[in-house]
Amino acid sequence: MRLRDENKETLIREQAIALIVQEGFDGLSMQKLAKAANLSASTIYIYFKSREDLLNQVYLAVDEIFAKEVLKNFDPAMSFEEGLWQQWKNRYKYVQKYPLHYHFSEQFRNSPLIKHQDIKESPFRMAMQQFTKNAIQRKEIVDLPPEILWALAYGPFYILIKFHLDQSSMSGKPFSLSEQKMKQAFQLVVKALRA
Amino acid sequence: MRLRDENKETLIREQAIALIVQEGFDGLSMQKLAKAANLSASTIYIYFKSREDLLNQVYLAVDEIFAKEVLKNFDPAMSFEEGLWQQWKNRYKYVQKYPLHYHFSEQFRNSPLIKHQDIKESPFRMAMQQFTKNAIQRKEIVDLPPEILWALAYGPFYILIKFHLDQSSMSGKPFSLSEQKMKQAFQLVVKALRA
DNA sequence: TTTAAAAGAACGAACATTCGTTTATCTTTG
DNA sequence: CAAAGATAAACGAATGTTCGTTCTTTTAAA
Repeated sequence: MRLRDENKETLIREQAIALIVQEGFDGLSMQKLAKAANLSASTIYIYFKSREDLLNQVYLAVDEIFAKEVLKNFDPAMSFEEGLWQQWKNRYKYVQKYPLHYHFSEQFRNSPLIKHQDIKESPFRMAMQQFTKNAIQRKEIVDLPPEILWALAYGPFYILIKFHLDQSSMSGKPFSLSEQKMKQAFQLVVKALRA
Repeated sequence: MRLRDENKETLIREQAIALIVQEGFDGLSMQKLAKAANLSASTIYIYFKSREDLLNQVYLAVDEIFAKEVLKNFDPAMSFEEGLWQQWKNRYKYVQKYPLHYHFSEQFRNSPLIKHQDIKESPFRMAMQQFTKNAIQRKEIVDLPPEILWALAYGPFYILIKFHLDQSSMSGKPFSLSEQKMKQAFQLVVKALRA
């Protein structure tokens, strides 16, 4: 009996991400993917039962890595300012470390392929809920519906990330994010939310 | 000579949007589109010279409507608080009036199909630049790089829109946006940006 | 230690569809 | 009648998936 090569599954996933980021979902054909991963198209079907299954598994794997990276050096017991800053830094590092993953996620999340059902009780979500609950109880920040709090806490960050990755710019010069500029935006967010 | 039916061009565009929102870019085939618009596939090629051209024209048309809607009752000479609030309201109304357009835009913008080159000097962009410039000169708001200002001014709004459209939720109950909740978030943004 | 059966991995070829696009023909209208 | 709109039919290429077969490795009997 021949052993299943776990690396191969990862290889297929990563090549799929690369193809999708380069050419969009149209661009991901099983044959192109096979060529990119240096396999026969039929081999892919040993690891994934269909194209749709492949896409879902890719998204799941990407999301798992994200959740792990973003919880590094984070503790729900942290003060709001310290904890939120850690979140911003972790997310910034994640985007730098896995830019293809991020692009893929954004594409997938905005496509109809995503299934909105599973609001699973992930440790990640739990940690976040505890974190904001603590901050409100300690009266570090104003008491707000969680969605509004989240919008204020992360909205500006993700716009900056978009500017950064697109190299896009308001007004002439290309925009590049730095920890300093991030801090500047962060301080304003804290100012908005402070009780 | 037979006259070109302008409505047909619009019909094709709108059906394309509907198909893409439902099924993603994979789902938009010329034959499906023809069926949906009740024409022959070859007829589409009278109005658009290729699939790619069609997609670009759809995006352009969508963007034009957006720019028009979002400038309603807006004047760059307005005070920052009044003007930004008008922007939020306009964008909220736009999303409610053209939800398919919005979904399409989000998909297109996050896909590789978008061409990042044209940072054209649209009247829309000009108005926005003048608006923020005024606000800073009048010392209504803190002096910031335009990207950071933009991130603070619109980031929270778009997160709320996403929650709203996805019916998604932090914590149990589905989230639905209202002008009141929007105002609550808006006041916090103003607090952050006020000089 | 040698050998060969077992079993899953891997593959190339082929499947029926569907793809985007073109062409040749017909229809409508100025 | 002329010119442009509209179409059905057809094009080769590409799609996702399956099939029968071959390779590769493990296992255990000889």
